Amino acid sequence: MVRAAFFDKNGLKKGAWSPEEDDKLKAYIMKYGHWNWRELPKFAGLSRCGKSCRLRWMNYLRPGVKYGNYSKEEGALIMKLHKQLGNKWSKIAAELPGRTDNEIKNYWHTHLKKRTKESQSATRLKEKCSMEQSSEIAKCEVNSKNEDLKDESSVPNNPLHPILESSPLSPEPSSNELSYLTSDSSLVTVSGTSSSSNWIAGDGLLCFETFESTSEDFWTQPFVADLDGYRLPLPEGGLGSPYLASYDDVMDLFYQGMQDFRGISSAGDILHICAPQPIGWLNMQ
DNA sequence: AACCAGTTCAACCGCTGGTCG
DNA sequence: CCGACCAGCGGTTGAACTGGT
Repeated sequence: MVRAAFFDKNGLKKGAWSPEEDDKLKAYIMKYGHWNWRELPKFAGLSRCGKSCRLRWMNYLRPGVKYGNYSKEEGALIMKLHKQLGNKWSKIAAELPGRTDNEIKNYWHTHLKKRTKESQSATRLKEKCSMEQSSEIAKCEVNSKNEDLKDESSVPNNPLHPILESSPLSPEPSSNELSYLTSDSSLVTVSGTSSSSNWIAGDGLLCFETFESTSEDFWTQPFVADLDGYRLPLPEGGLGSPYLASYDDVMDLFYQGMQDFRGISSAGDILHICAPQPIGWLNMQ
């Protein structure tokens, strides 16, 4: 699922990264760090622009990056943070160790956006239905459904309206039982007291209240400590040490450090510690 | 089996904000 | 203060994949 590699008019390679390019970039950064993204590809022996290298490193090659397999907790956290912060993907990513802004953004657009829309529709239905408690529920469903269709394209994507797609915190209806249509047109009946908040959306996605109440420790547990200030027990001579004979050695050291210090968020920072600028060091290959 | 439409996600592009001379 | 440079961010693109007909 990647763009085919090609060379642009400046002779820079674009598109999919080959394993060889990955290795070169990884090896270079593990050894010298990313002292200057613009200059880095020259020294690393890559025909790529600095931006491309940075992106590749940050999103895929950086140690500790997690791929796919989002847990329910992560999904819920992304939704919660998106609700609070809007499209501040980097800020959201900062709360999810190992996840990158790009991946979270993709995940949001492909998985969560849909769900929050459904959740929002359901919430609006709940609100509307609760206002017309005694009126026929079926009538309410049809009207709301039509309204959703109208509204769909006009939801403001604006930080001032950060809660575009989800409003699970809206007031609870006073009735004990409520039926509504989910986006897949299935009728869902929700029961609960007016003080409870344990209703569940039709597709099985837990609303935040539910998650919060059942997994409070998850929300309150502090995330990863910032890496600043933490130093791995580097051997004398830093990562350029003769004791670290190969890239694998560096990786082993890194992962050992990861075990010693759980929750590292930015391996690149570590590697910055002893990364010399390769002045006069031009021949990588 | 072939085609088509929808989905996914890696990568690109343009803009913004910070830093430095 | 101003302009140049750079890193980072967020929106968009497009090719591969997937599922339906």
